[in-house]
Amino acid sequence: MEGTQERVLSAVSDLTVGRLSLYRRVLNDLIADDVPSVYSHELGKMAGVTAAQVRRDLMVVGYTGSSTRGYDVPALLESIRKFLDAPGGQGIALVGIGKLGRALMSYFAGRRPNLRIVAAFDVDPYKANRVIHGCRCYPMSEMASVVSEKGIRAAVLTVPASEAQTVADALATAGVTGILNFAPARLHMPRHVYVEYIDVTTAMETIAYFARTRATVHKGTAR
Amino acid sequence: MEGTQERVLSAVSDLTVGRLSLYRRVLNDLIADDVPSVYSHELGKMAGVTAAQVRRDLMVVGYTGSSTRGYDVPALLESIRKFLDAPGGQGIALVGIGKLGRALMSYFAGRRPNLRIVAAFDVDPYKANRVIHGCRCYPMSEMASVVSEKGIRAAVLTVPASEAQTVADALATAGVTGILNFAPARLHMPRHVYVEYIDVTTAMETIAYFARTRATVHKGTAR
DNA sequence: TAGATTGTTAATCGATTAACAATC
DNA sequence: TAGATTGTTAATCGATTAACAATC
Repeated sequence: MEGTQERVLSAVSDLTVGRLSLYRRVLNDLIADDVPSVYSHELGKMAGVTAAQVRRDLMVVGYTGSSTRGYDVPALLESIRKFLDAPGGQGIALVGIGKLGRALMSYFAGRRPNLRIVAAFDVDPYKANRVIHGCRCYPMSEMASVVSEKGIRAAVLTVPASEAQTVADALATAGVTGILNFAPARLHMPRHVYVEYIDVTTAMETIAYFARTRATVHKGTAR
Repeated sequence: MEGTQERVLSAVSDLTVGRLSLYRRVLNDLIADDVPSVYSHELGKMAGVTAAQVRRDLMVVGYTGSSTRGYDVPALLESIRKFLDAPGGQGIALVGIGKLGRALMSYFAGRRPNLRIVAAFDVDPYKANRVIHGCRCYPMSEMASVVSEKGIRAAVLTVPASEAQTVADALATAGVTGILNFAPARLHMPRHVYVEYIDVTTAMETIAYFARTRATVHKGTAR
């Protein structure tokens, strides 16, 4: 359940976009093993998705498979890349340089350009004007100018819940249209801003709940 | 899309459990402000959910509101607590003491007992036998015995994707029935093990995609 | 060809929302 | 009482899956 989403206006569902991202990683593993082509049911098995779902999702990227050989791995990867990635690469901002923020900066350091965190912000002026994991840090006061200069469209929020709405409003004003919110707070945003939530506390409580109830109620009854 | 879920066998949906966790935090804010009661539409507004959804979700915890005063905040909180939390508190294991793992240990240190990370594991023996943020670390070889001794039912996976399946299998064998998987890999688990996924890379790619397409396609057309 | 897979539509499934009698 | 809200059912909505003609 983690990761609840806002309603999508576009014709392409957020779920499809997410699965395309997943397929891409599976396909990258295949290409590393020199696998030339895959069938929808093979790709589906690796991604934990039905074959019909895979075929449906792949239709949106406009790549057509063959009924004899399935999907050509390198060509499909290129189609997904064209569909998902911004042409010149897309920088992402991170707001809130706490422990989680730093962990994310470390994780995404040196990744491909469309997922690079290119600027980080924090209210604490002591954290500004430093470089963490190759990423320049700025005080909150420079957010509007930096976001605008670097053409940043997407941002990750790792601030306390109490700050989330204020920061999100400032980001939207600065031109950000996609937000990944780790703060445990719902954001009220204009319709054109896409918001995705990752709520770790909720996810933890959910697995704890089902771990407990499944273990007692469904012990041995799974079919 | 972040956070894809396994099919749930239980009558209570994972989405409902997740929202109950969210309502609880909203209600805690209300109780801090000495608000005695709320209506479903008020709670819904704060949680980003419709009033009908709130009423439906609250039915499952067995607490009945009043048509004149709505829901009594302390009593409802107690009902949710009874429903969500394990009676004696529930320890959670964490596997993979990397940057993300450490950030999570820090975040959940000193929380209430049902969300406490009580044991951490890593393949690196150098990381074992230490205490990080109040949590004892063990080598992977002791996982089965520690999980069994502490009665751990739920676990968080912050290992590399290549290790995820092996570790998950070991956890399931040790008695874990709920897993929160941060590794970008689908897990094939027996039916009685509940798995929830948080895939940060997929979430980032999704917000990047919609940030780009919304900004161009829907500029000013949102209604 | 025969056989398996693709693209795509129709049927299914499950969750959300609307609606309303009962309640205070 | 009149009016608003609750608990709960029926209608809606959207995503997934099943099915199958077309294809190689």
